Amino acid sequence: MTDRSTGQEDKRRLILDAAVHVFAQKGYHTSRVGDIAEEAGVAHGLLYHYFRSKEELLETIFRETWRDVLDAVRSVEESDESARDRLAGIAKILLRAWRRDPDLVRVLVREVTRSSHLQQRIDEIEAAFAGIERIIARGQEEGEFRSDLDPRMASYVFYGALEEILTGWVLGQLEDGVEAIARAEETVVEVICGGLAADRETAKV
Amino acid sequence: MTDRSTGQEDKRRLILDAAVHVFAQKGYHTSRVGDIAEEAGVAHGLLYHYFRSKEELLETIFRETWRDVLDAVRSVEESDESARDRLAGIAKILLRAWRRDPDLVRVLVREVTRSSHLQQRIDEIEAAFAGIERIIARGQEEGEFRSDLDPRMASYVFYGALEEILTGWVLGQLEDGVEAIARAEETVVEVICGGLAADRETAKV
Amino acid sequence: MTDRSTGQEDKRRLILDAAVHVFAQKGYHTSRVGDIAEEAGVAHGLLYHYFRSKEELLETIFRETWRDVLDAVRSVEESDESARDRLAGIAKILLRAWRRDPDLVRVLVREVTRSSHLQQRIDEIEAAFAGIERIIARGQEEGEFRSDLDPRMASYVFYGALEEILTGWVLGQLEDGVEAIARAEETVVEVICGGLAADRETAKV
Amino acid sequence: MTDRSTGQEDKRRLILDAAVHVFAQKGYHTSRVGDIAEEAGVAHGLLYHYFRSKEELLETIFRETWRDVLDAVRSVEESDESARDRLAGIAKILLRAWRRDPDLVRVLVREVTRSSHLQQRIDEIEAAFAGIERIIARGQEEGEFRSDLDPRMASYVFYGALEEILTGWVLGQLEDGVEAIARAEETVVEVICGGLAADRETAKV
DNA sequence: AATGAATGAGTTTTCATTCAT
DNA sequence: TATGAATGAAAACTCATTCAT
Repeated sequence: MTDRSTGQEDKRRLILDAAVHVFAQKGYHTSRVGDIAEEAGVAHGLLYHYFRSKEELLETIFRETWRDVLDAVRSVEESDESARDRLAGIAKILLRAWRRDPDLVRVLVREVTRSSHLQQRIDEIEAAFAGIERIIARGQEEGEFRSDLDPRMASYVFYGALEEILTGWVLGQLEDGVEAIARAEETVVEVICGGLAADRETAKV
Repeated sequence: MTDRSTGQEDKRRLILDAAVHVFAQKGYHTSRVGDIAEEAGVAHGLLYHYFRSKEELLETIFRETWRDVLDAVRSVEESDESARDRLAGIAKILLRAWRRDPDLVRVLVREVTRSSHLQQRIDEIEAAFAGIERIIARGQEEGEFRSDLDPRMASYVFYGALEEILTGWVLGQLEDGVEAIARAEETVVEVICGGLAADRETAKV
Repeated sequence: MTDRSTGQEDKRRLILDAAVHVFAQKGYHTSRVGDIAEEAGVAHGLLYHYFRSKEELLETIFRETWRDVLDAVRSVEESDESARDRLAGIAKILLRAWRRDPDLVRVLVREVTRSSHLQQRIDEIEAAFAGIERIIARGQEEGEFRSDLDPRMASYVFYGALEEILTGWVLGQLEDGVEAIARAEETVVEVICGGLAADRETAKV
Repeated sequence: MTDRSTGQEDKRRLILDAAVHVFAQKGYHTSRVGDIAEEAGVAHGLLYHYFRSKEELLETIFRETWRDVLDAVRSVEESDESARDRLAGIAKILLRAWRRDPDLVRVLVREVTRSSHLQQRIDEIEAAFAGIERIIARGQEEGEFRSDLDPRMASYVFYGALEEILTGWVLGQLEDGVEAIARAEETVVEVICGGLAADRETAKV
């Protein structure tokens, strides 16, 4: 994800970072535009110089973040790895974001459903899902994954597992820390890839 | 979940149903008390006769519904089945609720599970998670599930998979319908339970 | 015109009267909604209970007033008088409004053009114009007025004369007072009806 | 009126023309400084290099234009014509200006003549009225016009007739076009001068 | 129990104007 | 001259909640 920590960049970035911070603390609806401006150290009017509205601010955060996620997913997709390693790579990207930028993850997790009631979920999110689905489908074609399961449904299972763990961290319900993150990665990959593995197929019968 | 369809109930029920409907369409924050009253066909003042505030309305919906979910989870837990069948039972309960009352599921998924304003909510959700966790842990103890994975983490994987599929339906991005629901149940159970199965354990090494 | 002075009527009337007063002092754009509420002695929120917006307030003032004017024009139209007396009657109605309710005339005169840039001038105004035009046309048919002039254009000349005199009073440029009002009536009727009189027709050649 | 069409002029002229255009479309209060700058193709900051404020812009338009009107009225006043021809000359000037520069007339009629914020404006408009009044008074002295009517009041009748017709064109409610303009001139002159004519005087009695 | 008029705190947004570059 | 980023006062409007009836 884009580096959001320097604060030396332009005002637009400053405002965006402030918004992430404020939204993370109070939630989108409870945050006031003035809070964001104050956090950014600018007059609130300036905010409207860069963004059309408070809502566009949230949308921009979503879009920019998911663009980065999408890029990461794509580079994983293009790598020369097994399907399992590819999914592991994606799990790593998403779960480690929590360490890198908790506020951002907080906003993303708490407001996902918010952002999507106007937008049918942002295009970028859809594209990332499609990438996961492709990885699974290719794993099936190449015999690594069992092919009797719907790859689209499976991509929801995989992504849902990751998001729920992030949510657990955000809400403070799931143990946090470097070690826990590693364990989360392992669990997700073991469970999902284990369940998807080709030698499972017969087990079903 | 509680029957909400007879129309014979009192005004309180009427208001509660209207709230579910309105929250489902517009989200909690964007819904106005007046909308709910209009939907219920009563004056908005009456709402304050039965509920202390708009928030109490959401809380009530959550509590009444979640109690049903909890009951269902518990009855599954107490049943005399394999761990796999128990998880399948829970998946069935949650996914089929979608058909029965999409609005209610929408509100639960979009508003309640994510947002953290009320600590109490979190506690009750925790109880459901704990039930799932116990089922998994018992599966491990009884040798049905591999025991090298964290059951708590695994319960998040399982619940997250279900919730993401519900979200896909809520947002209209995942194919809907009776057959798709069956496929969803199968996929979740196959993947998660397959990945959790005891014979996976060695595969890891 | 509707009696606006009792203040014992409903709140809606109270707000409308306050709006006339405030708009008359400061002009529509310069008046704040809060001023109107304060003048009416109600919370500003109540204003939005009765009117959709500040603009609707102005529009209502226009519409209600012109409805009254229209009624007056119609009763003149139906009277059994000469065309000249009918026009004199209309002049009397409009010019004496200045004495009866200066604030209302002030608002009407100062904001006419304002009100009409969204609305193509309110329907009621158009109808009143049409009434004047019909009176002139009938005067032509019955031989009282020369028939070589466009009655529509003539109605604009007549109404414009009246409005300009009202404007002169509003802006304080034209001598005011009971006697001046009588003089104004006389001048308008003498000039316009004199110019429209049938024996003028030949004079033109 | 000043030529506003060459496009060779300086930025100041450009801004002034843009302001006339924008004020004509949206009205003074509803026009934003940014709109004017955009229409002129300059940064909005530049506007403050040439004018102290948005209001000064309107004032400048008014003053520059009205000076032309005043000059025209004066040259008519000094001409060696009958009073009737003089009034016809003034009607011609004002009504034909509409064809030459509708936007400018629109602004003059809609914004300037009515609203009273600037006392100075009123004074200058007064001068034009005074010119018309003098023409009428002289017509009375020289026996061309009946002398029993108040020349000041009559000047309002005359000017009001012209302004109302302009307004009718501005609002698109009165038929427009070269021929209609000629008809308007004729109607105004015939009616007003006919009504003012000396041989009317006895008719009154 | 039921209504809906009344309240007023709270918030987003607009936009004229300034000023560093 | 020219730009457009930056400011912040100002205002309309919303809506949860209260309460007289």
